[in-house]
Amino acid sequence: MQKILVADDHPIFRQGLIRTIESHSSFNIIAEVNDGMQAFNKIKELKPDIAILDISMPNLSGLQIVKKIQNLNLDVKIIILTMYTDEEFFSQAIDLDIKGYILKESTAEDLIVALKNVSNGGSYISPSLTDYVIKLGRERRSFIKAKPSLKNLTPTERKILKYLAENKTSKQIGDDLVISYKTVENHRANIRDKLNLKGLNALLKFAIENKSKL
Amino acid sequence: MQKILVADDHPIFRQGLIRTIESHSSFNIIAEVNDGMQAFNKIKELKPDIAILDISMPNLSGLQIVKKIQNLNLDVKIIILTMYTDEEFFSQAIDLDIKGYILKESTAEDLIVALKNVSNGGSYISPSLTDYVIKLGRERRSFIKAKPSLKNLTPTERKILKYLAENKTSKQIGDDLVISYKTVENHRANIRDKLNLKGLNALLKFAIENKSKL
DNA sequence: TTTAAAATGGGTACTACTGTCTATTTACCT
DNA sequence: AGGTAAATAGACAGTAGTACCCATTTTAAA
Repeated sequence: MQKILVADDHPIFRQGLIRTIESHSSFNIIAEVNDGMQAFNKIKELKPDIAILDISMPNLSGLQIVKKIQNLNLDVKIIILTMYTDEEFFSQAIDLDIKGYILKESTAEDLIVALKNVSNGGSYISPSLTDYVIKLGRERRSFIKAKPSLKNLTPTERKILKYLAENKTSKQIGDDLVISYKTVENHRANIRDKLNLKGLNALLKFAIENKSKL
Repeated sequence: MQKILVADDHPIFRQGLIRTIESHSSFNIIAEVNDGMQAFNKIKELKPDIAILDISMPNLSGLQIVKKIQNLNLDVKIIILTMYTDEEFFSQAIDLDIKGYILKESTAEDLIVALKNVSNGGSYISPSLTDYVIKLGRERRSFIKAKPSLKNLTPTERKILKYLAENKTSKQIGDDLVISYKTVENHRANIRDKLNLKGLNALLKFAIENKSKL
């Protein structure tokens, strides 16, 4: 009988998780929470065998929880749940040595398979993500340097990106931050270098598409 | 005893809906489907009192289903379910005279309230959307002309927008469509006019942010 | 404390988009 | 048959971002 904790800030979806999991007698839900901080506290307190964590939650994201858990050396198997097929999050999660990564579009059966695999010491990744798995493996094997990623950016560069996502001009950003527009354009150039973005407006496109992560 | 049909292509979320609804004895789920076409067929066949429809589903979107149902004059009350607080969809749904519009972030209680209101001939809209409600009311009252909307665009203009969302230049688009880059820029200007977009890259920003609707 | 990274400011040439015009050819509706 | 909307093509001036360079100062790390 595996003890399960479920953390997701969407109440109805959480009901779906519970209904799906409780229909199998080998799993017992010992806690359900709707925010990251609660999730972390309950995991410390109740020590579930498996924690199912949504990535985007108030207060503490699923991935941040994983980091904190691992710092404490708690023996909890983690299954990450997410809405979108986002390579960046996936790659970060894999680095954190999570046991499962499943999409919210998954079927009830997929979820149960994931739980069974993980409770038996295995792992499970949603089939739609296999492309990323293969890609990651290839990149690591061939010692390709860290793929361009947001985490290589400096704080100032992130700040600039946020402004860019609002389609502000370099001049406007410079005025807002009380620095020269030239400095802003230098930051833009550095960001483009780091993210390997070439050509007109590629940076703006990136900023808009990734603003939720900034 | 109200007969309910549930249509959502996310199996686990659907389980959540079912669990929530079935915990109240006044509602009976007579069908659950995971795609738009099935939803439409089942509604015709089973004539539920209330249909809960996800907006984004394969084959037929929630809003398209509503249109088809109304063409057949079927007496089914519609509750629209959606992931995001998207003014465009919301406004379209209101125009279609749906009875409820609730967000997937809603609590189980909200869903039940919505179902009760609608089954009693009332309506329900998620509290987070009240801003839109007020805005819509104001716009309609003051006879402001149709708000800038995607549906005012011609087919060619939509096609151009799709290319723009990929950050292609006017020249590249012209080459792809075998027309002059000048024509493309004219289309851009017309789109900007229709959507009331001013200033550099405002159009690109719009295209990227709305590409899922094109 | 020396070194490296980050932030600051600048120069120049080039390219793409914007705003504001005009104009012609299709295609569809009444 | 005549009118309207759409698609096509262009001129021209102005603005902003990109792709190269460069240098100085501030801050954090070794």
